[in-house]
Amino acid sequence: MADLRGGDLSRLRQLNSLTAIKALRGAGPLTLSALAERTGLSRPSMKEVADELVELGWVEEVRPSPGTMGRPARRYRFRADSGHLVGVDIGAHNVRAALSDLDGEILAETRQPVLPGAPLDERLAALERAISGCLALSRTTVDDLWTISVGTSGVIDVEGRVIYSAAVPAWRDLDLAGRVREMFPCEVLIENDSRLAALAESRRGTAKGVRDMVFLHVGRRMGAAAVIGGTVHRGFGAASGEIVMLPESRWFDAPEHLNGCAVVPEGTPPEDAAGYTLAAARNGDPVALEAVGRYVDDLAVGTAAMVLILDPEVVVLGGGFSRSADVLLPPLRERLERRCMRMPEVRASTLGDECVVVGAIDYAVEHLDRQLFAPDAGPLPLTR
Amino acid sequence: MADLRGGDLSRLRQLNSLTAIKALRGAGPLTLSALAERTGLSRPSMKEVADELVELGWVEEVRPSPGTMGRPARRYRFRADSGHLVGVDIGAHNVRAALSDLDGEILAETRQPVLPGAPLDERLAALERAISGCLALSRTTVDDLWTISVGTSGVIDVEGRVIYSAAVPAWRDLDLAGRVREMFPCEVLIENDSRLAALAESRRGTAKGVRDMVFLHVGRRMGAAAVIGGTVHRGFGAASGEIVMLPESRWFDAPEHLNGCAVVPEGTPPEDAAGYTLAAARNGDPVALEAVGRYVDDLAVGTAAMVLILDPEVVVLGGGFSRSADVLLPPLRERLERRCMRMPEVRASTLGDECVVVGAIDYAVEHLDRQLFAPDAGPLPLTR
DNA sequence: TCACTTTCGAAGGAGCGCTTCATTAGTAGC
DNA sequence: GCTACTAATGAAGCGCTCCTTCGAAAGTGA
Repeated sequence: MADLRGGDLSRLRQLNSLTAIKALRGAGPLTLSALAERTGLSRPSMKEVADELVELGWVEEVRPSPGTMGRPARRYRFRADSGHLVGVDIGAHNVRAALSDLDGEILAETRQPVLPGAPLDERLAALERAISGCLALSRTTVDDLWTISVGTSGVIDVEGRVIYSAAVPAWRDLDLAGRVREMFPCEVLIENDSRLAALAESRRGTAKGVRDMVFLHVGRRMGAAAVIGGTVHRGFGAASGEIVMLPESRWFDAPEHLNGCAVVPEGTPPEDAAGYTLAAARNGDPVALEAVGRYVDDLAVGTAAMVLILDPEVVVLGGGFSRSADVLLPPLRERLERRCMRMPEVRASTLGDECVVVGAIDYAVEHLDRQLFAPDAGPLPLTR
Repeated sequence: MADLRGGDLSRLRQLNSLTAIKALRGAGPLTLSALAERTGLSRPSMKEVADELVELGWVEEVRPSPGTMGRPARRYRFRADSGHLVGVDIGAHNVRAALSDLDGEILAETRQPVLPGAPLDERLAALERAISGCLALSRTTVDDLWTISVGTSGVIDVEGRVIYSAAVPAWRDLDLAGRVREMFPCEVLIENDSRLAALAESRRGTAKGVRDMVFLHVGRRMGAAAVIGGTVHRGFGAASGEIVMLPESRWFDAPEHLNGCAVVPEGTPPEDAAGYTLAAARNGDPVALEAVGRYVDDLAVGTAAMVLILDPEVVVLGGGFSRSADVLLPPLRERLERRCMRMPEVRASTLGDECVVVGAIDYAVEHLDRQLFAPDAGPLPLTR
């Protein structure tokens, strides 16, 4: 109800420009005629719109494709390279960064290891190195950076301030967005990492195109997120998906079934313990299988709660343990069948470790789209 | 990405017509100048748009308001009476119906009692009587009916077929939408009653304007629904909100704490039992208070699950027991404080028994709006 | 080289919204 | 009852955006 802006003639042109951009982003280079047909505009009008878009730097003409009948047609493509986006994943052991064009196509990736207990400044320094590395790898300058999108665990408010972080307690009350903006003068977005992973899976992962899905982050720490109606759900205070905090969900201690299993060799560091159990279970070890069974019993409770509340089309299993999806999925499906009203599809993540970085980039792309295609957006800006 | 329709000149006119309708629906009668200012159009253009809307029957001119300076201004109003909507609530004991104008303003209401065990045809007959009664009361004919929107318990698929109904098992596999359409030849929508109640509370009830909320239906039967991003969440298979099916939520048997309390007199019919307990608790009876405590203990588990998963701004307590919200809310808040990451506001329903009927009407209004204001909608139709 | 196909570019026309300005229908003051 | 003031009205003229139509152009294939 807020968009009470009556349209000028220029508004119509703007609408048609955006439609053209959408058409070009959806398909590869298109001839003028093809563009006109897709947008429903006449050829002469389309030409005028295209000329304007070229002028503004959003679109560029590519040389005609040879070997076609008739007079060669002008072809246009969206200039995805007229700006760049960076996605960052601040994890406990690594800071990952990736640089992409405006279509979200990844052009460079870097990883900076950090110690889990590293102090704040060290972590931020790793972040700066990771991003700078991406820029260097892709020969991009900071000026071409439009948006940096950061994923980290915890609850982050709308302004990018960390409200709470279980993984990195020292981050509490940190103005993360502000700190990043000091390093790189561009737009900075901060989101919870599980939500970004969920977004990635629903955009280019195993749940591509799915509008209602639940993402489970299973690993040493549990997390969850939901894509609802095609958008990641944040919640009023950005605290959605924290089902792990509910004792009755039995999520919080669930990983202990795997960590404390008898098949784990003495002296194994805690971060590797679960891997032994899952591997043994894959080989049919009955003790490990029983531990996995107890783990999935617990996992299924919180999952069923999400499924019953949201009725998603797909549940995606992601996070560190999802490497052992072959071991986890069958028993999880079996438990869910018993509990759910309508059984969703249960699939394993296909993006693996890159999930959060990729999701961060998808989030930046989505943010850009929202700005461009918002019903009350201004005219198309120059791309510089 | 689906709206790849480039705009014609007529498209612009259509946009402006819709903007004008929105402006008129939001405020009461408006003068031409006021309309022009709100929509951002110039006065002459606005005049042309208004003339067209009058022609089509969407808008009508009302006589100028006297007592103003200067030449009296033409005033226009949205003709909410150019069509009518019906909302129906098929409950266990009653079939309620209400008739409204296109603004959702309720013009007539009826109620038809039915026995909880009544067979299918009897229930449908009551539905027909309830709707006919509304039409008679408001002197409306069937031809003026645009939409009938029906709420009932259970899971209903997109086409209006009942998948599952705990309250009325006989309805299973019934093509409810089809049956209603046979009685009244107009558009028929079917939705789950808890979802409609949630919608009503978020549109005109205690959570008016709230974009993320959770609605709890507490009564002899438990139910829940969520409004997410301003729209009621259905779920992929229309089975969202069924948290009661999860044993660990402790919802299914929760009402037994109230029904089985020692303060309930011998021989009380089961539907009245909880009322005694709640009344006694209000008077400070320690036995009743303890029963209420156990009830709220259980209620809080499923509620906390929803809150942790969705992080709503507001939780609304509705359903039969919400009449005793004064008894239930304080202990519920206290339990949630302990469990939730971010405590939502917890409020009591303000719409009471009318909740579902009103929600059904709101649903019909929303459906109409979606059709009118959809980005790929056709030109404005005649209102007949 | 010629027919054929498809696109290009220019010209003319229609629809929509904007600005401007004299006119009109009320109210307020004397 | 007359005059000044106020605010809306209605008509005229302009500019922009899109449309249709048509001859010309630039390729392919025989």
